[in-house]
Amino acid sequence: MIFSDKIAYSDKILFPKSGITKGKLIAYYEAIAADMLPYLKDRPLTLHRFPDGIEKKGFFQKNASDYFPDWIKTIEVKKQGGWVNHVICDCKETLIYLVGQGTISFHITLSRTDKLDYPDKLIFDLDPPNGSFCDVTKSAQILRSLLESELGLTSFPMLTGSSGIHLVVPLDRSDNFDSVRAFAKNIAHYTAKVYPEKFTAEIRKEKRKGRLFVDYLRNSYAQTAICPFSARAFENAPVAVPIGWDELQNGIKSAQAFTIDTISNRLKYKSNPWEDLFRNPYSLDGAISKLENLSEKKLV
DNA sequence: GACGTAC
DNA sequence: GTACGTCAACGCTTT
DNA sequence: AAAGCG
Ligand SMILES: [Mn+2]
Ligand SMILES: [Mn+2]
Repeated sequence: MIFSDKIAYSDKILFPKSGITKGKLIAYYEAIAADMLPYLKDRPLTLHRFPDGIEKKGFFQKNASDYFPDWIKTIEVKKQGGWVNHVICDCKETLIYLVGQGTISFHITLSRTDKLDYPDKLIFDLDPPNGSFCDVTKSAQILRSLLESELGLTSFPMLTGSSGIHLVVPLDRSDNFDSVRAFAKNIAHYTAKVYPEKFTAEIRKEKRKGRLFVDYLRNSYAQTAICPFSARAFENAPVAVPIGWDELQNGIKSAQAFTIDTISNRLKYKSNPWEDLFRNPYSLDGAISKLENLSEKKLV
């Protein structure tokens, strides 16, 4: 079934240097929809639109436009001093319609619509200072090991398609955003304390001094992270890809290792590395006290 | 990208 | 009819 | 209160 029959400007080039048109992007999302929709379907959506291509200024969009067709599902989400009417993308038709709007990237909340104050994911967003992906992989392994061995938390990595990596820890939705963020913040500062030349938790760029920023702030109400399999607004249209730890240690050399052209081949021979993501979701109770003990030991 | 308004 | 301007996020931290 | 940041 083709849903792209009413799309305006399918031949418009959105990625000038790689020559990718809106039609090509639609073909990608048509093909990836079945893999992507499970991550999109029950979360408020934020669009990153580039109707005039990636070389022109794009914009984020949270509110559904007035003119969006009425078959597109939306949800009212409370914000400071008001409400935001987010799209819920729960089917291929909606996904393709939004690409038709010039959407290149899809960003999702860390909580689901039925319990918005309680995230089902904790995300460590590792933002490298200047490319150097090798540093990111090593740092990701260090953080993984801290979470796994010291705190008993299994994490799942994703190439963001931009420059960094996300480490995702599944949660059982017993901790609210403020608790989860406080925990993530403590870990970020702990890594910066133990590896002062490698990690930083500094929000201000000028204070990072070439170190990897452990961004714990994604873990906040109504804040977002790139959706698995979303394309990104960079030449060649790289995509966000869940990966296995073995792959990260071995072959992968870039956060943009896969594009809308190469991802399909990978999916053919690689089973889902995130198969067990929600098999064992955590409450953070145990990990919080373990981290307190760990931090005390380090302080003495 | 869609829409309203000016010419 | 065409051209052009306008609009399309938000929460947390730091200063 | 405003700027920086993602
Ligand atoms: Mn990032
Ligand atoms: Mn335009």
